[in-house]
Amino acid sequence: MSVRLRPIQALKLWHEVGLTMVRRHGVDLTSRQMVVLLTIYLEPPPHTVRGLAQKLGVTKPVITRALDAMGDLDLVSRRRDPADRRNVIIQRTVRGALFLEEFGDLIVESAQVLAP
Amino acid sequence: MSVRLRPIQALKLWHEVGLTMVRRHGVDLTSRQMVVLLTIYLEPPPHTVRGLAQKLGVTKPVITRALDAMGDLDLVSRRRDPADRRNVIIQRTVRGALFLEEFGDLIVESAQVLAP
DNA sequence: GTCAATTGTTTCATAGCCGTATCATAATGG
DNA sequence: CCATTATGATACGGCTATGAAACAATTGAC
Repeated sequence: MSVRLRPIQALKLWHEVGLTMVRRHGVDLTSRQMVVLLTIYLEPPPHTVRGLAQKLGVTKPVITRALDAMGDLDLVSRRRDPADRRNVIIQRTVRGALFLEEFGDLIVESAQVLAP
Repeated sequence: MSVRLRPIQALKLWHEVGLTMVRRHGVDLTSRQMVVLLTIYLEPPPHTVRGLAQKLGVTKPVITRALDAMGDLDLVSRRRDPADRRNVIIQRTVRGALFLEEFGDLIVESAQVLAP
């Protein structure tokens, strides 16, 4: 099942969701941070700094700092890889899963309200 | 016609669109800037600094600076209102319209690729 | 054991955004 | 007129993000 969506509806959807997030004054992530978070939760593990940097086409410090910021918010966590201690394994958290669950619901609700 | 969309698809859609925008290394707007831009293009004019600030629930300087940034990118323009010269009327630009048109198309394309 | 390669982090200098408070300009009302 | 109100812009101090470069820790090859 593909999702039917026309450009104008798509823009209205982005508008509505963005408006809700801005007004909510809660967690405010950069677009890059958001992509990192979604990658961690939507794609199969393991996730490393290097892998995420390559996938997004950004430098490693960008990933490190995004993980710092989201770690402070308890949206992700980090562990050294026991097998190769140079690697850092990025893991999901309960709070991160909850945040994205609510975010997905917000999008769905916004989509349902879209004018015909 | 309402848009059918389930939470997991919604998150995948956000992921895909965000990934494309980050990789593109082009125009990189804040979430607030994006909401301002979409408001200007989707809602009926006239748009003022004060009106946008109220709608988004942010302070006026946030709007002024967002308009500065987007004005530098030629995504919006400003004119004094001849009737009441305290007001500033925010206007659309060709480049802004083109940018959002492409963005809408990107969302639609991403939606079509979503796995069932 | 030693040296090179790999990984993630930190440092550095720069740039941008934020909210509060203040400012300059313009309209309005007595 | 002159005081008051309204609008948008600016100054300020603080915080955060950025890329490039240097860094420490670890692994692997010889």
